Amino acid sequence: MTRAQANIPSSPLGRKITSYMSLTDEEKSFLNELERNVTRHGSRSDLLQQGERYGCVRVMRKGWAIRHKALPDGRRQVVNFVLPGDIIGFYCNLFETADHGVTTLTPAEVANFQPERIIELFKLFPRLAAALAWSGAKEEAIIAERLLSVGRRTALERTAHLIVELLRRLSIVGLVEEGRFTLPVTQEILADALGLSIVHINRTLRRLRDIGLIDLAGQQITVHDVKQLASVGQFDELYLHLIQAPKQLEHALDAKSDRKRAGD
Amino acid sequence: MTRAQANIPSSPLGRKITSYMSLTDEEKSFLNELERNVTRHGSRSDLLQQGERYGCVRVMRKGWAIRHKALPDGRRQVVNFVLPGDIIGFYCNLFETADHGVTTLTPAEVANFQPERIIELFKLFPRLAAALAWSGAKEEAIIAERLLSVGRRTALERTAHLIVELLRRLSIVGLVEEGRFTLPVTQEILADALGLSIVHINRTLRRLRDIGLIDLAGQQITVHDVKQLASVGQFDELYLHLIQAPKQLEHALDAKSDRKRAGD
DNA sequence: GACCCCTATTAACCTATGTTATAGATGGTT
DNA sequence: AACCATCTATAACATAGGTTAATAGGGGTC
Repeated sequence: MTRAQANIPSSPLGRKITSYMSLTDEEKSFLNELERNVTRHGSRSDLLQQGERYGCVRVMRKGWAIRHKALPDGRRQVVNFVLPGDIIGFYCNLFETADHGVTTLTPAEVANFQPERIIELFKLFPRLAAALAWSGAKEEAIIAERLLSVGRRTALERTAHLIVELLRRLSIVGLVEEGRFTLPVTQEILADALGLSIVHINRTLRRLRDIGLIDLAGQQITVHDVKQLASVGQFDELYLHLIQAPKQLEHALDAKSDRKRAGD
Repeated sequence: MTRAQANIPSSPLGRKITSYMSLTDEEKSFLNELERNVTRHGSRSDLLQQGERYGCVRVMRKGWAIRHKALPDGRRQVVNFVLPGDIIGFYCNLFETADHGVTTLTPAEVANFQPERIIELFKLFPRLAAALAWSGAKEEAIIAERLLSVGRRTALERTAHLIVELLRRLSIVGLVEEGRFTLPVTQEILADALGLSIVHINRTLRRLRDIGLIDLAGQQITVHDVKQLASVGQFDELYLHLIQAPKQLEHALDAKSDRKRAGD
């Protein structure tokens, strides 16, 4: 069971979609071709700057990045973390200019394709389009949950929540081992993600360590008791379902899209 | 110029899309048919409860609603305001259960259709699908901007920002007259939208009144100087472009989707 | 017209978090 | 090994915004 099946596509995007929906060979090869053009970037490099024209649609193959928005005076909010396998602002590419920036946190490998391909994809592969729409909805759900965090959770709660969120998302792509994962993130970035000051994030992390919920060693973070951490962060199981792959999407697509509507 | 042209669809959704993209007759009649099933709801009624199974895809024809998320202990965050013409969580319907609730703030008229129709739409009308995708991206942009507000703007700034946002969005659907519009919202709801306490929202509104930026009379709010209010809220012009309808989407769709790709 | 519920308003007080400042780690570079 | 830039850590102090509580208005309804 550890080995990939023969037919699994090589693209991270394809692999991700395959985890909740079976793809035809045509769909797979379209996706593989989409991701053919791969670029490499150093740590802390801007893939997109706020106010810039959008270029390509990008898929993160390796590494981390952040999507962030800034105010004129420099205050900054990290909107979301881009993890391996994530699409970077899929639908945003329909916009003229970017309302946010994207910056790598680690050396990164990124697949690029032209936005026109999206429309092509919509015409040729409706099931893929729906799958990607689902993916986009998931991202919106994550952002909304972060809004709830920043608006209504205490510093301790929201920090705990974010750690659990990252743990879950990284688990799906196999980057967590025994509750331990790499967190290539400075405290400043955590602060900007959680709407806190850097000093207070430091205090809060210390408290989580003192309670014994987490261990930090360099960029390695270990979560000792996910259940308890999730409970501190009031991590919602519903929202968790969203992050993980729902089998029913496949059913919906297979059952509903391929049947000719009888009533009309 | 005040009269609608003959060919404009009667559905709010169709009218909204028409504002940035021309539709074929087939597309229009599909949209009109989508919105045939209209239901009416009282003020303060739940269209969707957090944790519930999704039912229909809904389009707001008349009235206001909020999308909100709650913590187990009752703390609540308003994620977004649903205004006339808005789709209520379009892509969310691909999920199994709702991670948020939707509640009307006024008597409302809502069009309902089955989520299967989305997939049908993806297959039959790729241009509509892309237009709706764009609409979804816009919503994500609004939520991300609110995250920036709640995370990094002061109470005064975020309140000013929200008022300008609502003003802009309502302008598009013709619900603002000389800087005045109806704000069918209690201070508790404003507080929940902005991550503030009800007392502090009250203080902040008072300050905005004292400065002379707004007038409140019952549910009528008047913005005297939008420019200045926008500047207090550090309202971003980029983000504004997103909210308003970009002509380039039409060009992208017309030019790119209808041309046979020569190279392949 | 008295009663109620809901919402707005304000004052007084409190606390979670921000700010400023300093020192110590860490890691890359010459 | 000395240097520099970043990052973490902590203390001391400041404040934006939260909490509690009390009052007042406004619109139903019996």
